[in-house]
Amino acid sequence: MLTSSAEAGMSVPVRTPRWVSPRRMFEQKLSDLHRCTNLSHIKQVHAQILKASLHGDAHVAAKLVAAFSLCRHMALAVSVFDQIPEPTAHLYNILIRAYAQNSEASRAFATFLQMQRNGVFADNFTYPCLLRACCGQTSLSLVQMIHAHIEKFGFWADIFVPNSLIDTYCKCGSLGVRAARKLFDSMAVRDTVSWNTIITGLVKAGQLLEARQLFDEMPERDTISWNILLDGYAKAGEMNAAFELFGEMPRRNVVSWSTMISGYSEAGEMDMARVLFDKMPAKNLVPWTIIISGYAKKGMAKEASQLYDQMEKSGLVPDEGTVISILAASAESGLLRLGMKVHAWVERTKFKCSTLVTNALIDMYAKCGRLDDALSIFNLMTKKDIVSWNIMIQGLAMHGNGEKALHLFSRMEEEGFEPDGVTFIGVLCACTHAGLVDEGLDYFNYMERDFRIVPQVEHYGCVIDLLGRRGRLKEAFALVQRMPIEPNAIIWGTLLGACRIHNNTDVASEVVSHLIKLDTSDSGNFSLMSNIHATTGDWDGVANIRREMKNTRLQKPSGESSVELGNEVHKFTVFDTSHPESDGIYQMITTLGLELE
DNA sequence: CTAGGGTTAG
Repeated sequence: MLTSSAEAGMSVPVRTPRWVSPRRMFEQKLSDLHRCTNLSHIKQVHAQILKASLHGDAHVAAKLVAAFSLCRHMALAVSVFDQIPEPTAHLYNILIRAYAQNSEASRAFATFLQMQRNGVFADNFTYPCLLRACCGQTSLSLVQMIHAHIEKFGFWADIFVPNSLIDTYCKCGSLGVRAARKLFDSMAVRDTVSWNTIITGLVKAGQLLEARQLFDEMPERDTISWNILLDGYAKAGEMNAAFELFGEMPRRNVVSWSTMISGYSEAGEMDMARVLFDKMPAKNLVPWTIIISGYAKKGMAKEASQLYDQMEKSGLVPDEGTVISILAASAESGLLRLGMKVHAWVERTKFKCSTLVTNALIDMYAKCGRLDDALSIFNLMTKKDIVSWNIMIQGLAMHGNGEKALHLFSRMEEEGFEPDGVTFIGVLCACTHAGLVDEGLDYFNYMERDFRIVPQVEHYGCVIDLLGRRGRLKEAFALVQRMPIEPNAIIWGTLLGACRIHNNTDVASEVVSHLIKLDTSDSGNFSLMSNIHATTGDWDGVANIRREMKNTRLQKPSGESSVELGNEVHKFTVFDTSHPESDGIYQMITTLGLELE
């Protein structure tokens, strides 16, 4: 796994010498150690280092710390670090970066402080390492503190320092992006990366116009610059602008093509996505993944499945990203067959041990209604994480097994897993399905009191649904009014749905007045209201709503159900008579209904 | 330090 630098660098092939001095061989091993991901090999080299009494050497220690960190073995990394009585700035930097990479931000900062206490001066490498640790959280004040530090000691000469500062600022919300722009404007020297980094920040913050302005001002654009803006337009659904930019690009690479295909797929324009896919010169796994997932999300099982086979035939081997993406897409539209095909392949590879892949499999089976399969994979899984539990709880809850879901929740606690905000969405959903209103309210209170999870708007939505479905509309309405977060259209819509079930026009009209204030474009709410008026015989009300829908040019798309038969997904709506054998189908439904009675 | 696909969420 470790290749010598001689092999890699020489243009003339060298015959392997008959004898290499052990010292020379050892040096070669050390020089590549920080890139090694094989833990047992590192341990072996570590033993050799101890034998050669090199464990006090700061340079050797730095290599080892980096290697152990790459294998996520921080305890070993720290034990090596602690062997060095007076660590150099370089060694401190390596340890800070190691903590940052293993998402232990507070330890990274503790190491930085320790470095200062020991009188070791930070250098230009220290700050990019430290800034990497900030990425997990979006603490603007922390980044400002580091900024002040850099200002004080002046490390601007190394362009890496301001560039990482811009990048980290951009990850701290909209205020951070403003700070990043200010810093960028004040820079005397900028390179392409500086420009690309600030433009990325603006694009991610949705400031497309400002991003475009800077892009136009850029002295030299590389392919990355073009791709950043292209992605901005694609993610915003502005495919016409993206297409125009794509046409103007002096050079395009796999990323440019993939970005376009992804944009068209997201926009539901699979034909356009396919045209570009067929046209693109050299494809790697990413465009294949995008196009297959795109078809799968749209329920186009035949196309997705055919392309999946073609991808394998072309000699490409799916990676973790491909597998997860296709499974998620299959879950979304219930493509059990495609999901099972991917599963069969996973079983033959190392991915069957991957937590991420297994989670995606469980979710796929659960969403396709195969709860038994989901459960058996879940129960056999050795490396469960919080997401595994959340998926399984949610899966059971959504399919009407509220009690089972709650039982799983208590098992989760017994096995020592700390629930998070998503867990409680599943739990509250389970209570709704099991009709356990008061238990649901208990869980809702308990999540903040015992787990310090502050309820988000989604949690309020669940509780309002819980109360509303049971007809406790007054309580639900009161909760909306006293919730600390601004109720959004989903909250009001949930409440309106409950009014519809219980034909409560009084609360409903109150809700509608709030909905209109929010100026939502969700046509579903209007048709809900019109249904309420219709059932209470208020035909004037119905007419008013219909008129309002017409005025705002809202059309309610009817809800579709789908069923997978053979290799096709069949979609149908309520009172659908489009099928050639529609009469026979309805006859059968009636017969089945009678049988059930 | 910068670009494309990636598990849970009414």
